[in-house]
Amino acid sequence: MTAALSELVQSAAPRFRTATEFVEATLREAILSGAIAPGTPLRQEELAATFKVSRMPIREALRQLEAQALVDFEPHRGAVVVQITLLDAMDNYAIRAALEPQALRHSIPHLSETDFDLAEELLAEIDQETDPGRMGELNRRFHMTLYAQAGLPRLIALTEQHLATADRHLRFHLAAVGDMGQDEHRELLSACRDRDVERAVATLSRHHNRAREAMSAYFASRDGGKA
Amino acid sequence: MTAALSELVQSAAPRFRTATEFVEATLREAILSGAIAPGTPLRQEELAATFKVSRMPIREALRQLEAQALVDFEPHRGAVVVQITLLDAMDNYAIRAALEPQALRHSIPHLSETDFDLAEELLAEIDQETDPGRMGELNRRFHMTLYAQAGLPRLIALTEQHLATADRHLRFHLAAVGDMGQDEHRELLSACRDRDVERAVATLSRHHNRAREAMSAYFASRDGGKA
DNA sequence: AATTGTTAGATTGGATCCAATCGACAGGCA
DNA sequence: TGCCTGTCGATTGGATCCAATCTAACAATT
Repeated sequence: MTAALSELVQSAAPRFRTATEFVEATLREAILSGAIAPGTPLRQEELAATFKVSRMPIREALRQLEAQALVDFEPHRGAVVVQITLLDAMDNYAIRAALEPQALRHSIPHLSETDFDLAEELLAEIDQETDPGRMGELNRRFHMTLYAQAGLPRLIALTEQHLATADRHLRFHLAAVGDMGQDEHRELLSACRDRDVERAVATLSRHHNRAREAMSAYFASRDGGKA
Repeated sequence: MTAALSELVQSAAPRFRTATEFVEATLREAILSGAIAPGTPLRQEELAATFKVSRMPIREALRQLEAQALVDFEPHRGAVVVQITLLDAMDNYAIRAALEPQALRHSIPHLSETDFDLAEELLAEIDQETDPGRMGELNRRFHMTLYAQAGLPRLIALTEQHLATADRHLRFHLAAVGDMGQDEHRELLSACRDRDVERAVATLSRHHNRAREAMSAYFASRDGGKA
């Protein structure tokens, strides 16, 4: 873990106002990207060393991550990167299936040609991309582009947070997810261009359901295979 | 603020494992209940004195509240209790309108007679209650009773969090909200008893829309009256 | 052999201390 | 008069220090 984290620390050091912000953002990125595996205990002293700060900003950052459900805190036993269970995945899908259509409904009327062009471009990039991690990020940006004009900052932030968590789940359990659902992506974008809210929401729901069932099937086969 | 907060501090002191937990829970309760008004700056030294701890647990708690969007943090200027604007209220309604039906859908199949009886009892208590703060809490417990069997802990926690925030908005802007929508509450409960998911969700939506429009109209009249 | 009590080390929770930054106010200058 | 600038008090950000608690290994007893 230290190795992968160190790179992140170096690259993103000097664009934060406080050490706590720096640690929080970098650590979150590391957890979401999988650079730190689920279940890893986060030793404060160790983190302080790799970030080259004292334990205090580490502790504040860990508290924020706890509130975002990215780490578990146990008194006197420290923080651990949250595990990924089937329940977590289903929980996350239920939340996204609620939030994303809502964001989309509010956003569609305010989407501009610029937004559509950006989304189009992201789809093209996804087609060419092979690295799964990078594909996940492009996928996230495509979706968020369509939600971004909702004009409700908290709704958007929550949506982005849970989309990122979904990415993390995928990365760990379906590392070689070949199909991002590009057909559905294109139909979704087309519906948005037509300002057809109902068709867009329906397409998004199909998108979610397909992904959820794939994840569910994966867990079933895995647990069925070993238990 | 200190006066109202001091009572909370006294009453709820010794049932927490760490000081940070104690501060976080108490402070959140104080913000949500309105004991600390929106816009109030939260001086760390002052809070440390009223809680009789050092500044460190205060800071950790404030970070958690920041992640829950209950306080704003500005580097070197400290934490402030978030304001309540029309945008915040609409944002919150959009989130609840997304999350609560989802929670209800998952919960209805698993609700038991005990749950229905509890909900019924809460409705009766609401009828007799006159204190607006207490009414808000009963309302919250009624709704959460119906969502509680969803079996998705994160979805439930998010829902509760935003329901509590909605309560806070109401308390500040519609202090004398006489009508909690008991008719809709009863219809909602009835639909749940019948396991009629679609009717329950439709009723809940009406409930949300009515409340959202009341809040919206309030802001319109207030800002129209003064601006 | 298994279970329980004990003790040492590691690690966290909390307190205290110092440095950096912000805001207000006073005084100089055009 | 109005604006800029520099200093000072207040307050936060971060570091270091101490106390409380947990874990694990080992010893003693049954």
